[in-house]
Amino acid sequence: MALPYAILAVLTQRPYSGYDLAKCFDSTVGFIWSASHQQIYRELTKLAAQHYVRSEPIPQEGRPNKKLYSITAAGQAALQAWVLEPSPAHPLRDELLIKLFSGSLVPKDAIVTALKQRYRQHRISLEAYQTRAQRYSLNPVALSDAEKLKYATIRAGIHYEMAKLSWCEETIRLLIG
Amino acid sequence: MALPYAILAVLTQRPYSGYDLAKCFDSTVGFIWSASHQQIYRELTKLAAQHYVRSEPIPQEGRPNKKLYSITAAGQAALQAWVLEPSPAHPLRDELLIKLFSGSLVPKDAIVTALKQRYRQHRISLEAYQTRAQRYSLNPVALSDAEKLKYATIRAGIHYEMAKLSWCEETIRLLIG
DNA sequence: TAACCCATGTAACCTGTTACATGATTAA
DNA sequence: TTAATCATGTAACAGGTTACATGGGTTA
Repeated sequence: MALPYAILAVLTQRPYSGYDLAKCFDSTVGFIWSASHQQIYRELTKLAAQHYVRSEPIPQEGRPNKKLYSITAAGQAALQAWVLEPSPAHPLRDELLIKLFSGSLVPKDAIVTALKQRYRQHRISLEAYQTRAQRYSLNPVALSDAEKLKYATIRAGIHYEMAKLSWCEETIRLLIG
Repeated sequence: MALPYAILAVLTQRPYSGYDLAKCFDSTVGFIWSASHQQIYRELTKLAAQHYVRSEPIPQEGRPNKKLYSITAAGQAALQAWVLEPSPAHPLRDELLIKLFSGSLVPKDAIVTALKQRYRQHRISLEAYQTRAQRYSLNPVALSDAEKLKYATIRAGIHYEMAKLSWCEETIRLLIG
């Protein structure tokens, strides 16, 4: 239920074509809610049917035409109403936990190796979030409200990755210690 | 891709009917990977078609018959092989973050209220994990390997909920401070 | 009498992933 | 010449959610 609103959120900033949306998604909300270009085209079609977005054909020379999508007043109202709805917390869902649950079936080393590999993945993700946070983190209190909100989304990623990292460390120690 | 293996993991302990699986799922792997009874029946049918589980009809008086499912040797082998596969880290996905991203559309109070509500939800989840952890946490180092693995899955939940809680606190402070 | 438990399922729908398709332009 | 980029999409499938269906037994 969140993807259409993520798209509307991006279109609030300025109009985009589906192609551009798919590309810039990573640099805007994509690190919160990633989506493939197929999903984005599908959602844009649905959003247009609901009159939440409107598309304008942009003819181009030498390359395929664009469809430039912009958010409508109805779309903005829908987005605003959605933002005001409560969002239930998603439970932790991680395949690795089921693997630990059945971990007695395999050598302990294999589990420890999996945890170490996971640790490395989370370090990489953490660094990506930290890079993103740099432009806000010098003096967070001085930020505008809008910037504080954006910064908070990045901080969520940092908290999340750090929690995963410390869990990996702790579990490796518990198993080999 | 994880649900069938979660089911196999539970069936490793003892045979279950679909109904009992659906019920006991919460008390075993359900807190890691919850599933509705419809999903479980569907997966059991698929697992039986793959010969990973076998069902035995149990006639009952006065109430509907059961189908008792047990894991086969092939099922056990498949589970074991799956446990050895690497599991990619799932990125953080949380609707609330998209709402923060578009938070400038609504009064700041609404966002703070949403964060406080979220905080309460995570406190409740944390307490559930902590209750579950009690039987392991007195002296974790003395646990058997199998128990350590189960304990680690609960610790993952505790780390996760605590990260969410401290993010909520921090963000509320950032916004109102 | 109404609601819930036991025990099984079907059907429809939404979201996400993967693969495939087209056809021109540009850079290595 | 090969690959990548621009720009759009279709098709098929897997996984999860919600609603509906049946029908006897138990509890309030």
